[in-house]
Amino acid sequence: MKEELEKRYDPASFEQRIYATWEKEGYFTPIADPERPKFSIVIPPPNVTGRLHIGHALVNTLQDIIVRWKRMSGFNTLWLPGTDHAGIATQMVVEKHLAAQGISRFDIGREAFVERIWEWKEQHSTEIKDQLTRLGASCDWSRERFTLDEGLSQAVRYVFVKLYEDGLIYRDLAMVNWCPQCRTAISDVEVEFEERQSKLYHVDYPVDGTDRRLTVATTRPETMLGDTAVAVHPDDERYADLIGNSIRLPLTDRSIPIIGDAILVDPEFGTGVVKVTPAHDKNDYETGLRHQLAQLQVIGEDGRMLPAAGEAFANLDRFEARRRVLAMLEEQGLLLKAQDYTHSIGIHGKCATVIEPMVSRQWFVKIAPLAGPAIEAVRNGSVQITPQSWESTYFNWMENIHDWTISRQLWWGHRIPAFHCPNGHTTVTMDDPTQCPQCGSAVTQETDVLDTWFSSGLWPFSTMGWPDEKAADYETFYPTDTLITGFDILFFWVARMIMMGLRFTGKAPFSQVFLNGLVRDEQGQKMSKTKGNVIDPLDVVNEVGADALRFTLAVSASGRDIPLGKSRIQGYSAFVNKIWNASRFAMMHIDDSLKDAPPIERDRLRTVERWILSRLNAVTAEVNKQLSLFRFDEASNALYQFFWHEFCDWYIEMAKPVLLGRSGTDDDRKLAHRVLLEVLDRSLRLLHPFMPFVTEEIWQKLGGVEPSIMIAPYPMTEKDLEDPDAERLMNATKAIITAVRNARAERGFTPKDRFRLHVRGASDRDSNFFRDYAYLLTDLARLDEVSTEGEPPAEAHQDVVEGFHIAITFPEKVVTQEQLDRVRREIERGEKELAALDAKLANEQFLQNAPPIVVQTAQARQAELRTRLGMLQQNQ
RNA sequence: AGUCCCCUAGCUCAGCUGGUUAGAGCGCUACCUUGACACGGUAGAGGUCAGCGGUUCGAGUCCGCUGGGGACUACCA
Repeated sequence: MKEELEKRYDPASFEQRIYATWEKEGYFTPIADPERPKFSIVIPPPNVTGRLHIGHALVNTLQDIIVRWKRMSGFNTLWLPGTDHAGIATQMVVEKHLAAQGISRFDIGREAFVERIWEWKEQHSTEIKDQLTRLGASCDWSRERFTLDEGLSQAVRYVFVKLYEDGLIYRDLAMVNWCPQCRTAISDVEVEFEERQSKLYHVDYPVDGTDRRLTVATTRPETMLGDTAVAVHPDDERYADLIGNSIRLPLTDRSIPIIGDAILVDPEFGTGVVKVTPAHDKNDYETGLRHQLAQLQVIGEDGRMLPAAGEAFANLDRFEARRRVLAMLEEQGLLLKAQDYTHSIGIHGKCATVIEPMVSRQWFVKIAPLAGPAIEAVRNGSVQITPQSWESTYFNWMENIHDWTISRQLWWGHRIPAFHCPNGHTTVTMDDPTQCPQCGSAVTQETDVLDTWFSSGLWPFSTMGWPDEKAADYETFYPTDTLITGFDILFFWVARMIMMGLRFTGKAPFSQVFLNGLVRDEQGQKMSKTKGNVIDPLDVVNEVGADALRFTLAVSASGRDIPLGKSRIQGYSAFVNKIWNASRFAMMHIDDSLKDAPPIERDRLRTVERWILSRLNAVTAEVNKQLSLFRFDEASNALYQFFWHEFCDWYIEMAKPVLLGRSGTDDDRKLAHRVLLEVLDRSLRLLHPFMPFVTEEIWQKLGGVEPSIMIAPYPMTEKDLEDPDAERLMNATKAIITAVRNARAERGFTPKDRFRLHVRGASDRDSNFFRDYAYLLTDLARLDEVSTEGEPPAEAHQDVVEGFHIAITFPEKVVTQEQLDRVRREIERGEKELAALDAKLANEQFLQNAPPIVVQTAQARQAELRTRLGMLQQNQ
């Protein structure tokens, strides 16, 4: 039956208890029901590197909102959780951890090191689950996956073998992005570009057999030790005659050719002479191929100079070598100048080390055959990206995509299933070969592992039992419906999933993608530890509860970046508090539980009740619509406005006289109780996806048929509840009350002072409304009498609002200068508006072209304004 | 360099396919401890919608240009 709520809203007292109940009851697990349509979504697997940050809180809150909404809306709903092994990132974290104990991974060896990472992983995936739990994420934990799980690893191997057999995976010697810190190759998307202040050095190279010199311009003088040519533009008059000659490379004993190359050289830039280092620069590498130049590697995998760089430089760090080279050039008078130069350089996003382009034997995915269908899928709408503006970014990238470097020289990850024999044969099969199938000799497995994103690219189907196409989850839940993730992994992850999904399952892995923005601080700054403006989601949950955090994130999420500050969170935690208190009030008057409540008899309802139900119906429509558009901000804001400013501020206040027995009959009271219960019930259900805990805590006390609000049906619109006439009358009521309060405050009266009000509507019916519902006005506008008959007293303050003439009789005419000024300003504003309206309505073009409703509105406004201005002047 | 986004109240933002008196939250001012809530209530101040030009009967909304800010991609000897 009826239960009381605690006086104080204290989220900590119930949130964790409620989550445990949900999980225990199995509400997160989809119920196999062929009658229900399915809805599925996979979590963007967080890295097992550490704690979740506010961005995770955002993306998972948004997913949970959609998931809870769909589940309540009758879908057989799966939200599949899990974590990503995050190759480099995790390996780095654990290495750092070990380094603190003075251990390097090489000390303990690959096997022991990987074992350490597994320990780390166990610990952190538990922590991640705990954090998601605190947020209220309704993930089906019975299906939790990890990218290195047995099943997922099988999928990875299957895909690798298949792509290899299809000729889409190949191994080759090529220019790659090398990170000397992590000592591994990385893919193009992992390289971030940073603008840096640098120098453009002009260095003289003496031409052999003459006393001429060519001046090259370079930002990386240390790579000159690996130069194997100097290039000029073939049409450049200054140097064309030198093509074919050779040059003495300073600091070395080598002579290198002068070549003409129109692709590499822009005669306008620098000196028009380019040094060519095919082993350490992407463009030089290609130039080298065009001219069959030697590739002389002078920088090693650790970023130190190799013996080939010469005795003076061997073993120096590349930046140290740069200083040494410059000093020696200076000594020899070959360094002409060093001009300031700002350019962007490639940085490894994970460790901030400057990338060293290097020629290396690596594994690649031939991407064009995969990209084509993925472009088409977005173009033809089988995958929709929201906000839509990201589509052009997607196309732009996909159309210019390069082959994907997938091998990593790491220990943590899926080891590449390729086996080599001493005779140079490579075997790639589903099962490990015991000997080389071609020559019978012993084989050893490739030591490299795969790029983390190779396995995450399969996530929507590898988590569901694929490649077994008969796996129950795969059959039921694949393809998934919605993907919610940050825009920062559009290329890393989203694009790869689309490519892999289409290639291997023949279907796009999801039909809708919502890309959320970055969470920033309230000044719009990126959150970072160094700036100290980081908000830890768990701190917020501990302080104000998960519901307030979730609602704040939702109401801020329009698809753009989100400025999140303490004050904003505080503001919305006030809303949760408001819900709590309004519910407490309602529950003091509700006498039936939801289960026992009789159906509402529509035709016995008073206008006020019909009005609030009509508004509730409108907000129900709005929330459902906005959620389907991923407008979390609009959906949550509509609920906020309705619950606080319509339900609490107006409906509850209007119901009080009846509820408290000051007005109306017992029947009226019973109906008000019933409607209060109805509105509260539906509001809580509408709010549940946004604030699951507080709505559950309150709803439990309302005694519903279902054991939990999270499996109760989500409200849908009902045509019967629409009532435009009730809305019109209540709008007028609200406007009249506001007008009276306004006049009261203007004249400096306090709420204790009471006046007489005369109201007259445009029709008898309207006037009679206030004869029947005078108590609404007397209570809320604090009046002692409301009359609807006869004429208003001449000395009364008169106004016209929403088509009703009102006249307030104040006990005495206290008029301040301030008030006079205000009225004068109001009249001036009105006159201006009226003049504009008059002009508009006198315009034949307007009358002809504007839709009739616009003209009518303008005419009505004109009429009301005229009357009103007259009254305001008379009030003076 | 290319693509995209943004510039609306002191701050952070909403304003959908052009049409009422341009809205919200926070902040600010005044009043109110009214039997759910001071994390409350009531009233109020505050905007030449970045600037210029165009289309239109009508532009915060569409188009162009300028200025300012941001994101991404590519290149940069």
